[in-house]
Amino acid sequence: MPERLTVGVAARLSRYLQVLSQARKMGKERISSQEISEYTNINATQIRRDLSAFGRFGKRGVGYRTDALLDEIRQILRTQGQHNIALAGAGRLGSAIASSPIFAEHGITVAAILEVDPEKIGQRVGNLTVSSVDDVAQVCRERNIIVGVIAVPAETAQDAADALIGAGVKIIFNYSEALLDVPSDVSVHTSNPAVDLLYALYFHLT
Amino acid sequence: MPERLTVGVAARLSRYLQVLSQARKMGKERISSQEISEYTNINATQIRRDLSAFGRFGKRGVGYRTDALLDEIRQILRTQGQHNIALAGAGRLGSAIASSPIFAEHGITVAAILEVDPEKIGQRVGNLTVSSVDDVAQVCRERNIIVGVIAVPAETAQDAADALIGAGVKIIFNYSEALLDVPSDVSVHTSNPAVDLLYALYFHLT
DNA sequence: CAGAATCGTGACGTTTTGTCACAAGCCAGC
DNA sequence: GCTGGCTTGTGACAAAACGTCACGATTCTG
Repeated sequence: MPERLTVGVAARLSRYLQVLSQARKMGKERISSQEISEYTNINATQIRRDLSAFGRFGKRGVGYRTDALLDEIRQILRTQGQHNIALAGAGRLGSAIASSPIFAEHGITVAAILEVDPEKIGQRVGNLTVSSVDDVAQVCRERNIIVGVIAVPAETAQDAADALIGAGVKIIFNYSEALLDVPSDVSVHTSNPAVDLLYALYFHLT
Repeated sequence: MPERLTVGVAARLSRYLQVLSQARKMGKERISSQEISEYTNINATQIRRDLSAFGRFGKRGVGYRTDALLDEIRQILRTQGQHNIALAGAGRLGSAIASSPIFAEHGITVAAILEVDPEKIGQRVGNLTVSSVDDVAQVCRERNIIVGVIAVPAETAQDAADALIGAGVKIIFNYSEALLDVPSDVSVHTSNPAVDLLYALYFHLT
């Protein structure tokens, strides 16, 4: 059992996690490495090797129990508990994120929504009330929140990032087009669907 | 110059594309491999090596011209032109995608929005009118659309996928939690922010 | 013109991944 | 209970990708 996962292994395990949670939702109780391979485009032997590095989770001739494997991978990634995050932006994207079941399914709860527009503060989104910057900072500290999601336009993204960082956030998921300047102890994960699309397109065209 | 990019190289080039487009937006005219490295966490030597495999784009002692490098990478990825895509789902997430400038900035246009809810058909989202399944199929064929984005709840995701595939779509970006069954000539790219978050969390906690 | 910065690139070791092969174990059907 | 078909777990090895150091060449600044 490795001491610390390499980037590649952790990335693949996340991918398994994703497929397994989808598979469980579809009612699949068992799944084989071959099936996971088809959904992830990761070599089946590699999948078995990745998993067997942490224990014997499968049954020969049968495959893996979806539920059990999900738990095992969560344990390996040490992300079993409940996680609270803060969300900046109560616009269309922000509301979509706040009301999506996708986070709850993985034990992630949006615990605070931050917005600068005074008209939006106080409104309800999902089962949360939109807060001002000050309130968010308090909630983050109280509940020890270290993950923030930025779903505001590029113009105000840096402000949102600064506010979150001021509240103690160390990991930022940036859904804006802005390039964020952050202290070195904060990591930024920017997601850009358009670029992902161009990437996929390249492989389709060649 | 390689005949065909490997997955790793193409993935890194997309990452550069993302950072460069952000940097250009921030008014940065020039950027060094070191700076790109800080934003992407990819080794600076590797970045220079990746780029120099296709030409000498930089100036020694200076760095790269943001604009020029953007164009070069677009050319390498063969994604310079205009691309039309179809979108399934006119809810919160769908509207957010349709109105986001992020696609337009990379030459991607949402050319049709598909929705099953009869109440939503005919409504305007951004500068598009929500269409029924039949109309989308026609638009896709006319404009040769091969990319579809699914932004509907998990329950109707498979239906949306079937509709898009019926209209000729070959690449699907799935923002639902459903596991999609598709013919082998269609590729599915599922995005799951929650899993990405757990992945990032692992590296923060260790 | 000196000095600092940065690219382009060779060289080399390390790590990661892909692939084949196959024994061991499990289940279904008969 | 036995046979045949799956599927896992794992060894072995080749191939590919990556990280790193080094360093000449080039460009800008002052």
